[in-house]
Parts: sequence; C-alpha cells; structure tokens
Amino acid sequence: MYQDWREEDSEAAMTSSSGYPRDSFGTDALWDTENFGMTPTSSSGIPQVSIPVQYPNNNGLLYQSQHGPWSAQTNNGMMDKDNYSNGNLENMVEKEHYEEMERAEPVVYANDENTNLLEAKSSVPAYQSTSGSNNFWNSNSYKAWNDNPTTLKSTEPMDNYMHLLDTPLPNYIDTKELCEKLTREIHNYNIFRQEFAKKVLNKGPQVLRNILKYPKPWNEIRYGRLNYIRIYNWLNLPLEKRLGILDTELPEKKCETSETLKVDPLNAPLPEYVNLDTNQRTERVTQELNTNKISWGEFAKNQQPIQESRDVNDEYNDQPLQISTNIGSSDDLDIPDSLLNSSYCDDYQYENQLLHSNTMYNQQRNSDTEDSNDQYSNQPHSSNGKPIDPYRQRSFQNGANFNGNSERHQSSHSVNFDKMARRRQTSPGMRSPSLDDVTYLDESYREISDEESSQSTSSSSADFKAVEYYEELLAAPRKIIDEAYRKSKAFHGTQATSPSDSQASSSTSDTEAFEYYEGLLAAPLPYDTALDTKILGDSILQELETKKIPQTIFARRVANRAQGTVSELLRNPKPWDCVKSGRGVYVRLFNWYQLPVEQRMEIVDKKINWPVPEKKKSADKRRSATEAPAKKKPRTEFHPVQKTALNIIFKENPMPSADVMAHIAQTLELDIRAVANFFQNTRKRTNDQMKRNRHPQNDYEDYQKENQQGDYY
DNA sequence: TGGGAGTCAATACT
DNA sequence: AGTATTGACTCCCA
Repeated sequence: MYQDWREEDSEAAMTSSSGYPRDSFGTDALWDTENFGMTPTSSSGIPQVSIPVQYPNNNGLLYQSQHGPWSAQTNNGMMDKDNYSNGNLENMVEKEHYEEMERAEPVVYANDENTNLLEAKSSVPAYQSTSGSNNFWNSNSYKAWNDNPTTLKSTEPMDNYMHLLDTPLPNYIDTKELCEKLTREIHNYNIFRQEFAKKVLNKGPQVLRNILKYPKPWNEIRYGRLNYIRIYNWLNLPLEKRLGILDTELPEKKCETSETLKVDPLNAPLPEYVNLDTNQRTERVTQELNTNKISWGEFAKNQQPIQESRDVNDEYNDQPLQISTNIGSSDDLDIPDSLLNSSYCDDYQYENQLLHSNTMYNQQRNSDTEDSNDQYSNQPHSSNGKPIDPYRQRSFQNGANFNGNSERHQSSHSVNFDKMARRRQTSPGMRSPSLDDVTYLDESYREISDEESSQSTSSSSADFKAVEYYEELLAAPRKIIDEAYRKSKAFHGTQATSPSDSQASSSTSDTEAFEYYEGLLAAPLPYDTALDTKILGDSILQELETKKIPQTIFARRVANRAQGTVSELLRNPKPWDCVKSGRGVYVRLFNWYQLPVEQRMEIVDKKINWPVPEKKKSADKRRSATEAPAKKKPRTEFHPVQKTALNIIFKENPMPSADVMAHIAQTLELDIRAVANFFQNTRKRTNDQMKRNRHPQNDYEDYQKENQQGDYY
C-alpha cells in the first residue's frame, strides 16, 4: 500500500513500500553505483559524483576548510553565485536554497582568497555540490547551515595565542562577551552544559544557564565573579586542557537517592576535584584574590559549592548580593571590548585554520549510551610548553604512506589513550564530597577504576592529581596558568605514551592493539572540519562491499554502534551540520576510513577477537544492578490498517496532544505508548528526511538523476 | 515535562 | 546470513 502522506516532498518523493519516504529523491541508485569511484577524476567535463579525493594525508576524505577541493571550485569559477544559480541547477529549489544560503551569514571557505573571516560572506552555498568533479567537499557547512552562523567561529587559535601571552587576569571581564563565547564553544563542541557547570563551575546547570542567559556586567557583580573567572580561565586554556577538564571523571557518589541532599552552605563540601591540602593551592588562591582584588569574604562565599540541584534558587545562593541588573539589560551597557573579543586575533585564527587548526571539536561527549570510547586524548606538549597541535599529534603509526608527503608533522606517538577519567553517568542527587570524603572518594574511585578495567593506565591517585590540577587551572588567575601548564607536562608526559608507540600494531597484544586502534578511531577531528557525511557513508558502504566486510562487525568495532544503526547512518547520513551530539560516530567512521588499508582491515578482521569497546552503559547497569531491569515493551506490529490510519493522522497533525493520542489509541485499539512512539518516531524520521533533502547535494543528485541517468557510469 | 536526537535491537527483507 | 526498517528507549534541554 502506498500512502503518500507527505505531499510537501512528493514532487520527488518515493515512498517505500511501507509507506515511508525512505529516500525521497530515490538517489540510492546513483550513490550506490559501483563506479562511485574512489578515484577522483576531475578532468572530464561530465558532471559526476565526486569521490573523496585521495589526498596523501587522509585518504582523501573530507577535510574541508583547508586546502583542496574548494580551490578547484573557485578556480573553475564554479563557486560564484551566478554560476550557481544560472548554471546547472536552475530549479526553484536551488534558488530558494541559494537564497537561504545568502541570508546566512559568513561562510568560511577553505580557499577563499579572502582571509578575513568576517568578509568571507557566503558567495556560495555551503555544499558546493553542483557540478565539477571535485565538489561535495564542504566548506564550512556548519556555519552555512547553522541558524546563526555568525556566532560560530573558531576560537582555539586565539586560545593558543592567549596562552602565549603572559597576561594576568584582566581587571575587567566583559561578561557578555565571555558568555557569548562560551555559548559558542558549548555549541561548537557539543558540550553538555550540565557537565560544564559541574566540572568547571562546580555549580548546577541552572546556574550556568542563568549566567549564560543573563550575564551580569562585571562591575556590578559583587559576588559571583569567580564563576566568570573560571569560565574565563577555562576558555583560555589550550583545548586539550579544556576537554580534559570536561572529560575528567568525577568520582561517583554512592548515595544515589534522588532526593536532593540539602547541604548546609556554610559547611558546603568542596568539589570533588579540589584538594585543599596543598600549599600550592592556597598560594594560588591568595594570588588570585590579590590579583582580582577579591576579598576573602567574597571568595569564601563564591567558593561555596552549590549542591547539585536544579533548584532555581541556586543562582541566588551563588550570587547572593547580585545587583539587580534588569535581566537581559546588559545589552544597554557600554561594555568595552574585552580581551575575549575574538576579533582581535582573526588573522591569527584564520591562518591557523588554513594550517589545520589546532583545535578539535568535541565530539559526542554527551550521549551516554555509547561513547565511552570517544575519548579525548591528553596531548603531550612540546618542550616549550606550547601545546602541540592535537591534529598533528595524530599519528598514523603504520601509515607510512601518510608520512611521506604529509604536511602535517606526525609525532611518533600520538593519540594518548588516556584511560583516565572516563565520564560516568552522574547520578541525580549528587553532592560534592567534603574533605572528609576524600578517603571514601578515593576508594570509590578505585572501585570504578577497577571495574573500568583492564587497560586502565591511570590510578585513582592520578585521577585525583588530574582533577586537582584542572581545578588549579580553572581557579587560577591567568598569569599563573602558564606555570601550571608547564608543570602539567610532567603529569601528562608520563601518560603520553601509547601502547603501540614503538611498534606497529601487530606485534602488540590484542588488548594493546585494541586500545591503540580505539584511540585512533576516537580521535577527534581538527577543529572546524566538516565531514561530508554522504560521501563518507557512500565511500564506506562501498568499502564494506568490496572488502566483504560484514556490516555487523564493522558496526561493532569501528562505529561502536549496533548494526541497524550503522546501516541507517551509512545509507541515510544526516548533513554534518544537522548532527548534534552524533558526530562522534561519523568521526569514528572517518578515522577508520582514512587509515591505511592494513590497519583498516585489521580492525575488522573476523579472525581477531577484539575486545568489545566499552559501553558507557556499564555505568548505568552497575548502578541499577540491583533494580529490576526495565523490560522493553515488545514491538508492536501495526496492522496495515492501523498504520495507514496513523499516517493519515500524522499528515494532518504530526503532534497530537496526549488527549488526541489517547483517542487515537482507543480508536485504533493500540497501546497509547505505541501511538506516542509512532508519532515520535515518525516526526523524527520525517525531520531527518527533510534535513537530508535540504542538503544541496541531494539537489545535485536529483539533477543528475534527471539529466543523465547512467551517463557517467 | 514533553519533544528531539541518538540508539538499540527485534524482525522484515533480500 | 547479511542488511534495512522501525518500534521502543534513554538522555538532554528548554
């Protein structure tokens, strides 16, 4: 039965037999072509589907905003608006699309001659997928597709820049700027706010939310500056430190009660990661207070951690004497540019982007289901204390073929599989431990470590060290950060060796090799890099097919996802910029794909029994070990009649109220949960489909399909 | 508290 | 036996 329930898309919609628009443009034929080559043939005049170009460094896949494909585009004159709108694609969709793009703010293109970010206005759609063979590489798709692209800007180069400065904490912080920047970072890196609030501010999520939403003018803050200082310090840390902080796993509490523990503010426990037992810390605090002219009283108040709680009152605890700024009125204030204004280092920033910027984005740190393996490495540092480009740090141990003409420096060791501190699901009702808890924490942490396992390279004390160290960074005034940073080299230096550093993968034990590969797969992407998920998916699909790699194995080992998930992911990838916390999988896929074949194959070798990558779930499972496992409702099988009815209803009203759903359920004799699930799933899948369809690439596919079916195969 | 995002995983399909 | 589909779930955020 065919139910065309989505007229909007129907001009090209092809609904599957089940009535769902699996692929509205029916592009599979095109994309799955066998000749959907691995080799870029750019010279032929025939428009063709581009294939990842085999660049020396990465197997040709998908690093945008650097060099390459875009230049071809630009040089060929294919990137300008006229060509775009008057060229091959002249249908309304395109135009509409283009206009959309135009409305969008600056898009940064890889080889835009214009080195000024701000001026790099969109003169082309983000996905240059119209014609020519080397297209499909995204420029900065993220920016282009984001609703508010202007706000998205690389900040890491600046951070490094800042880091090089021996700048004391300014006497003034433009809190608004600061918060805007943080908001961007949170967005860019998919940072889980609650985690940030907890680990950086040691506050609840509402506090952070309020700070970000209603930043108080610095001069009007009497109590609560510390929050801003911590944010400031965090933002100015080198990226790996920033991520390290967020990645640091706070000891799991034993008290699991969901009821919030009331903590006497006067006896507020310290954050887990604070160890006041060090003189050092006291010194730093003193320095900080002096530097910032913060009285001990103020400091003391602000140092009182707020218990984890969603209680909105938190913010008031936090800043008891806030001067009544009208909420949101900070706009009116004449706030001078602060040091944090990123514009002052645009050049530097841009340059760095071109050089493969230093930053990596934060992939998938939130989705708790899976990615305990998507780790961030603690990058070793060069001897001058300057952070080494994490990207450059990525090693391709066996990838001799990558080293030869690589522009990147590739260190002999690289991804440091820092087993430390994998974030665990924090439990509700968490509280901060007091000093008295230290022992207990230590124990519980050890427990965790043990369970966590086998290859753990760090001891609990190392974790505490890290935690303490990070705390110092966060609470420290700028001018001592460098010192701490330098000091940290020792700390991280000791952990910076990867198991298979010296030898290639094969001679190590399986576990070591596994860790090694896991590190490679989980390695983050350089900052500001967008993946063309469609190409990636197609390339991998083809790879699996030609190499006869079962999807199931691939899914488990490479993607660390279930087979069905990966199938869907590969077959119907979401445009990179539409992916929220799910980028990690794509990055894993990409990381795998760019490995040398031998390594690629080894990872999916059926004969090798790799340990199954750890699942974050374990934390949950452990926690709820005693509780009865929630049983899953058995799949409902909708009768075709029910399904049709639901689809029709959905078309009319995709978001029925609970009442309506109840009515529907009753009428169709379905479980209300099933009805709710249906709407939820259908909404989601419809939206996903629309996102994919919005992808200019699809327009191109469409175009190709219409105009030259099979011509170029 | 409801909705979106990301998944799992049962099971339909090839 | 491997892959695609899709109902159910979990986690987050607003």
